[in-house]
Amino acid sequence: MPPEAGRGRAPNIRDVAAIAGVSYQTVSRVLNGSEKIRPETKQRVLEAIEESGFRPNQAARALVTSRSRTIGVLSTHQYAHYGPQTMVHAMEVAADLAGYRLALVTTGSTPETIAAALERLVSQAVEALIVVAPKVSVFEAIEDSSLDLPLVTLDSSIHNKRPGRAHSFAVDQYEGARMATRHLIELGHRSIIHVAGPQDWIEADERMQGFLFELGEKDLPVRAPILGELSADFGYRAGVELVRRRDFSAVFAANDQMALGLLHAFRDEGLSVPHDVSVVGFDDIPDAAHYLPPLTTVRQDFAAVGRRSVELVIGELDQGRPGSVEFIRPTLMVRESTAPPTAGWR
Amino acid sequence: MPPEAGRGRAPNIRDVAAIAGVSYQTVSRVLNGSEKIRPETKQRVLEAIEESGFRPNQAARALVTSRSRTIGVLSTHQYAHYGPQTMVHAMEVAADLAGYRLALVTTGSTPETIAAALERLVSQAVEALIVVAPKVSVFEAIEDSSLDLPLVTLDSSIHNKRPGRAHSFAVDQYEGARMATRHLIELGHRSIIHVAGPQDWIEADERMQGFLFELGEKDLPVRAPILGELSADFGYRAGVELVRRRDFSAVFAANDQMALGLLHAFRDEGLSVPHDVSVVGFDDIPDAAHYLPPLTTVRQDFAAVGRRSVELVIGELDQGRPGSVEFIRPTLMVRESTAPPTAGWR
DNA sequence: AGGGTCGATGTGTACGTTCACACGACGGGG
DNA sequence: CCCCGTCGTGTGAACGTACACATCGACCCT
Repeated sequence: MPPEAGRGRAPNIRDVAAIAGVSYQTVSRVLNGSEKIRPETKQRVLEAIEESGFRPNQAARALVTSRSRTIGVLSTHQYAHYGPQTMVHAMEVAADLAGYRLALVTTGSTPETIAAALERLVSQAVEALIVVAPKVSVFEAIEDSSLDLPLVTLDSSIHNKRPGRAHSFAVDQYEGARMATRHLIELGHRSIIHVAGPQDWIEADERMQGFLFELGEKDLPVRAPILGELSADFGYRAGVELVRRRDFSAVFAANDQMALGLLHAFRDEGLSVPHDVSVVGFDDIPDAAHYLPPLTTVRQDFAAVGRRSVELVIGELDQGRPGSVEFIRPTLMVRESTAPPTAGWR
Repeated sequence: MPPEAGRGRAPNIRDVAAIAGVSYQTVSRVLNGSEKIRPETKQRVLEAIEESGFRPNQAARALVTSRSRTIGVLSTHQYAHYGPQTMVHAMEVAADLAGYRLALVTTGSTPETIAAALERLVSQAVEALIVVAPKVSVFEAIEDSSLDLPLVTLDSSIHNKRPGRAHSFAVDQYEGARMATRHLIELGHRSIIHVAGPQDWIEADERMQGFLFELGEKDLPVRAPILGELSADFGYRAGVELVRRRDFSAVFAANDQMALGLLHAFRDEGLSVPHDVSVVGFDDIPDAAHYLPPLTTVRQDFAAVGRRSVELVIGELDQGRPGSVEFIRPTLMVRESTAPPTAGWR
């Protein structure tokens, strides 16, 4: 016997009030956890809610409070799915805990699609915006749109500028890249190539900056990074190209997928990893431990980023305080794709 | 000069009407594309909308129409991220085109988390529900919750029952599994093992059924499938275990990640793929082409599933007709992880 | 005993939109 | 020439909730 078997219309606050024998305002107070209410009255109302199968109407609530309790999440549609999905899941859980909802919108990279995505978000009246895997083009679009919302971008930008009141928060990509590079240097590598992600992607740029800094610090020769997509396909093409040059003993890839492509290319070209070449990735997606050879990579805690980004946003929304912004340290996962360089390769 | 520089309050339909010199109802008509309206009036209203920076208030609209124009998407949080994410992206685009929004909710596998996820969905007043990567436990929870919505589950179930009015739609997993199995048989394999996904996951079960059917049809010996998670980690453990038995010449894994783990295990145990063992996966995630060796697998068009699932739902919502339900055929991608069996292995 | 305070509950109104209906003008048919 | 249908537009409600304020009783203090 489903309780909702009343009429065609869903029960509202007044129906509940009638059952409990109170006014609708009292019901409203119970719903919003008001202090000034007698325990027994509250109990009676709660029973009436239960009995009627009442659910607060979000639309009416949003209308009268002019608050949607919705956080917009703008995610760029990319090859790397693990990170974003993990973050979004964590966000959703955290948001729900605080009584918020998520409006997830994915976008391409062109200004038009970004603008369209932004438009979709505003039309849903989001109260804040979290940008996952942000690109500079996204920032530009946001600035153009002149929308004024609490904004958190999930990147660890130190070197990139962003719209005024935006916070950025993430795993420290710069530091992660330095850890990866340092690891290779400590193994004895002197000629290290970076296969980088698209430079309009802020995280990718951070990784490259970290790589370059560490090289500079150790006075090692800097070769121009190869720029491309964060995909295994591109990693493969880059790897084939690299083998022709033979002027390196290690490669630091901007993510694990690229590293996978490199492993593939190196095997195809008859090179052994890590004997002939060392390879380091970034992200530590669950598959990376099973690449051949298992990949040395930089682990980032995506779930923590997702969770805390929502806390940041809600802190600003509910208490006006932005909350503390402290980048999360990544961890280097040393596996079997890195080893000291051998002679014959410089 | 942003047009919204009016007051603290956002412009509403009446403000627009005042500017255009018409009544608010006329504005409403323009917004909803009514026929009975003079072109020049319409033009005037449109200019007023532009000038004021007016945006329709969704909450008010939802309140009065009692339609949220929101489609709930229930996704189980899994290891395999590529498929769901690709589908969700396609859904979002398709939904937007039809003027709908998505409410994405991810859930674990326990009855409690599923119930909680369902609760989140109802509280958002979704008009329909699409279940991504459904498990039987999800169906049970849906039935228990006695919610009455257009329901589409993204699986190709032939052998599983589901709640009354649900439609299911997907790539044909059964057929895909048969294709994979047939491929191995045609190569000459007689002893094939299936490393299956969790059986409460309907897609995984479909794959197993297809595998078993094909074996039965060819009168080949059936070994008990290994059941586990759809992860590389589990694939690895299963692979190590399998090598001890040595009673097979080919393995059909329930997804690509599992296949990756198998490749890893086989290499660790000194077996060569495909020389000693053939391996087939399922999904054709972008990385699969770069496994070592590149993986023979079954490709499914996730984006098409996402797109058409939304069309199905909206068809039912807008026109009352469910739309046609026809499974999408998968494609076998033959790469380098499969070859005829060699002697020494039965 | 009376006034003031506070705690608990009720009444009016507003939020922004759509729906049902009313209204005036215009044209055609008898 | 009048009536009536139709086209274009306007007026009054209603959706379900929260906020501001009003009310009412009880209790305390003097």
